[in-house]
Amino acid sequence: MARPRQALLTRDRIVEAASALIDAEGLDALSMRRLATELGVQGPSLYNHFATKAEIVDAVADAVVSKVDLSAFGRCEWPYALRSWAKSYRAVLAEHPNIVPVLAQGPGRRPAGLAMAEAVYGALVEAGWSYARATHIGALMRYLVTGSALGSFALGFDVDPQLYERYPHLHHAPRLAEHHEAVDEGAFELGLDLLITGLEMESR
Amino acid sequence: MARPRQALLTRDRIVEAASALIDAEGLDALSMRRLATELGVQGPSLYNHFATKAEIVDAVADAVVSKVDLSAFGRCEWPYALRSWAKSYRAVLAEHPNIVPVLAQGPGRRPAGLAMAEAVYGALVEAGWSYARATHIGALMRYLVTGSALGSFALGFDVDPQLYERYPHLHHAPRLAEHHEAVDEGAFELGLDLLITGLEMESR
DNA sequence: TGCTTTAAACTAGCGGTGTAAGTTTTAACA
DNA sequence: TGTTAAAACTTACACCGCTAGTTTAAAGCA
Repeated sequence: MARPRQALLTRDRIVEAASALIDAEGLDALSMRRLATELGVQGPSLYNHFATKAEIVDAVADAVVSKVDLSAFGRCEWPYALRSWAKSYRAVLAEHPNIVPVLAQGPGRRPAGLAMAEAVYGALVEAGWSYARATHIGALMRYLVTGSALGSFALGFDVDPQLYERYPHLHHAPRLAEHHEAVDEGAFELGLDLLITGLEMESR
Repeated sequence: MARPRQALLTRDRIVEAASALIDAEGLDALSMRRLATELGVQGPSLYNHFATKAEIVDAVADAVVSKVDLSAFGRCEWPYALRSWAKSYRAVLAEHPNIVPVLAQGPGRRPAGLAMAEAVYGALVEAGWSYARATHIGALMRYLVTGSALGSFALGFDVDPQLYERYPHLHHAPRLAEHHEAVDEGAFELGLDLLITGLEMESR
């Protein structure tokens, strides 16, 4: 096949297929040939639309971040806005856990990531926090959100029970895996409360 | 060459070389052939000592974690112990940032990782925290430590200045890269203060 | 001591990876 | 209508993790 009458690929179609593949089978399952097959095309054809595989992964990551709700920042007091943004961020990541390792590395040059950083940082600065403090708070929130979505705390423990015989306090670690979503949710909520309450006290 | 009079490889030598390679050039630079070359040997010879590449990476990760100082847990009150452990943990990761993505996925079945989880969790439970609360606190601390060491908040921003023209509050983001260590350190310290102070208030 | 087994290196090779180069046909434009 | 650019293709390179089988020396045992 040479050039078809109707283009088989678009950047959007590629990103959509890559996103679905990552969601379904993980980051490692994404290869150029596999993705191309999924789109009914040969591997190298993808390079007519993206320069590298990393660009595709970045586009997937940005599409995910663009779903985060930033609307609270213009509308509410900073403690509530921060809380509601963080919850939306976490909810979005929970729907696409396999892309989280990419997001955890920072915004890079992805537009949605930069727009989000801009919104958070701007809201904090306008609320009266110093540049340095605003930077630290933004970073801290990112640690909390990506950490609680990254691979999952509980799933990070192996499920083999006899592994824990030598660790008396970890004897029910295997059962963590059954409730891993609740564990991460609980840790996230606890962290959010502690951080925002503490910051509110500091700001008065 | 067949079997040499003196073995060329040992698990320790392999782990040491792999660790150095990861530290110097990153996780992606670690390949079996490259690592073997570094050790003056052919690629597949490594499989006489480790079953898979993942086992080597795991061993490197565990060697790093084993440097974390857990001694405060038996010796001090929980708030001080938690703080001093977290600082040691972060300091160790800061020396080996390229392995952090592996650690961020949890302890798996690595002995040093499990021993650390046991120490933290055990200290919290013995200090009177409920099982659930201890789990959440442990998870939170991991988010904070690995988040502040993972890729680095500031390095996550690209250094091209014109990229930030459209984001008025981020106009000095490129300069963050210059101070990324200070940014992450500051965010980490802020988070540690807020979390431990908040938990202390809750426990009275 | 001599025989057997095992350990630790080797070479060859499989199927997979990202991506570069060059080809062909179509669509879009001057 | 002729030229150019786009979007598919095929081929191929260098590398990847890993397996299989071979060779030789070391270690264990009669």
